[in-house]
Amino acid sequence: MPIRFHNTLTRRVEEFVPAVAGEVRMYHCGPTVYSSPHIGNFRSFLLGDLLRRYFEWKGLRVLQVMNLTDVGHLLDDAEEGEDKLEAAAQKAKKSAWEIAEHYAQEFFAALDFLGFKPAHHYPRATTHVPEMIAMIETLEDQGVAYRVPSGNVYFDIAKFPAYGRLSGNTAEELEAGARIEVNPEKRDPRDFALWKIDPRHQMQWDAPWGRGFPGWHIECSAMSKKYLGESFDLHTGGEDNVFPHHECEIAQSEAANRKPFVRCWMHVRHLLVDNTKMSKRLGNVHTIEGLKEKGRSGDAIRIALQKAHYREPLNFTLAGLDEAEKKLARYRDLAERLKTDGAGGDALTAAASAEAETQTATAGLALRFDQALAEDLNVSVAFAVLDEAVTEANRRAPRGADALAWLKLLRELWSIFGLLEKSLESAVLPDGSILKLIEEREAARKARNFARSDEIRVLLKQRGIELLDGKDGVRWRRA
RNA sequence: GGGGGCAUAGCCAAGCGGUAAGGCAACGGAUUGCAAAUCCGUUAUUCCCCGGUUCAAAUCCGGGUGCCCCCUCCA
Repeated sequence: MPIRFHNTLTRRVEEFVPAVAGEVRMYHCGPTVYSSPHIGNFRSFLLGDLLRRYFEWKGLRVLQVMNLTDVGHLLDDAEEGEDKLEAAAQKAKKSAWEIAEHYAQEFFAALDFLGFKPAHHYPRATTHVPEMIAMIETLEDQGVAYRVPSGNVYFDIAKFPAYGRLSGNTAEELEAGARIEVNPEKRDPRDFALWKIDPRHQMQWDAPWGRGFPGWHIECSAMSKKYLGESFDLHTGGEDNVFPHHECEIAQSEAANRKPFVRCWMHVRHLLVDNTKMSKRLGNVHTIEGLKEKGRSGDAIRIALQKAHYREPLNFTLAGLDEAEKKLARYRDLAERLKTDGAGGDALTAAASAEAETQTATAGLALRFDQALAEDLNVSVAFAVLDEAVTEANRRAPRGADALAWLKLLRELWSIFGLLEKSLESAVLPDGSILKLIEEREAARKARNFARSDEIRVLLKQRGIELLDGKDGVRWRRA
């Protein structure tokens, strides 16, 4: 079935057709590493992870790149304003380099905690300055960049008529806004910096225009070209990136390469927390590390951040996270039951010998799940199908090969959302003393000695083991 | 000030012209030594408000109201 995505470029949902059949090349705007990554960042990054998992499930080969912005950038093109990375460095009495490295590590730790499939490349701006310089030189050769006496180099908007196509920010509209600082260096207020000279900066590189540092936008143009080529299929980021960042990337890349840049642009709506915008002032900025310390699971965070469509508002709350934990417990219980009832067989092979009715039912659910995601990633419907599959598997209480067939389906669907990947594998058996207590309790129950039986239940609960009595004997799980 | 988006049950959230998915919570029932899990059922005459188009509107159009995003190197 065709996959359809909303393309910011056309403002429509349209069929997604990769340049090379069976292969997807995509680039995600990653974090600026000057502070702890928060859940808002990860709503955006999770779109990339979902795309990756969905494409691979569909049998497409994926090449995935996410950049790390670790170069400081001035807040505006005038001489005022603070550089966030350098400001953070000053505050922490560390160098900008140390700050960037510190937060880069925190970012990778968060990716790991949330169970991201690692992208194939995580290029950093600081290690790709030569590529950026080369691209700026090309832009100069093409006559679309100009240098001013201060040494700064700007992109010449007048030479790229398509500027504004992505964001809809035409010259007239920007002027109407009247919020553009007049920078006398520039030929047009919309011109943006490619290379900047500012001796106050800690991070400096030698370049044909003098020792300085690159403009913000050029890094993504240079790095995507290096790892994905001059044209590629998908580019994602937060909605705030549409303008000016992505608008400028298109201008640079297409002007330098003389080729169409990206086929499809996807932008993620900003996350709300407690129904309002996240801000340090309100104290509602949740970092992944902070949630981890509070004992929240990566899987629950994944559900909370992926349960609404990426272009719709999504409200994050701690109560929502509780709800997600319950959903996970339900999933996990079912998986354990299916594993037990599948009698330890190999799900992948045994599922094939399940009854015809099971095959039909599971295939039907998988198809509906696929159809939901194929229509611009309708995750709400996908989750509805998944929950229906869970109810169905509970209701049927399948055995043997049928149990394994259901388990196989559920694992597939869970894995698209990146759920239950680690926890299902790492179910460690309780130690001997616990097993002995469980046996003793079984004996007591047979003898209808419920006093002792309940005593053992409490005892084990204190050791973190919860017992579940069922028709076919006792099961346990970590409480 | 200019541009864009969203408003659906107590909460989260699909549907986008044909008569309101799913989840959480709540309540009733089945099962159960206890506990948990699980299953079944009930819960929006109605989709922010006011007009309009249509045989038919939560869905389209106009006007309000509220919130969000961009125009500030914040995902």
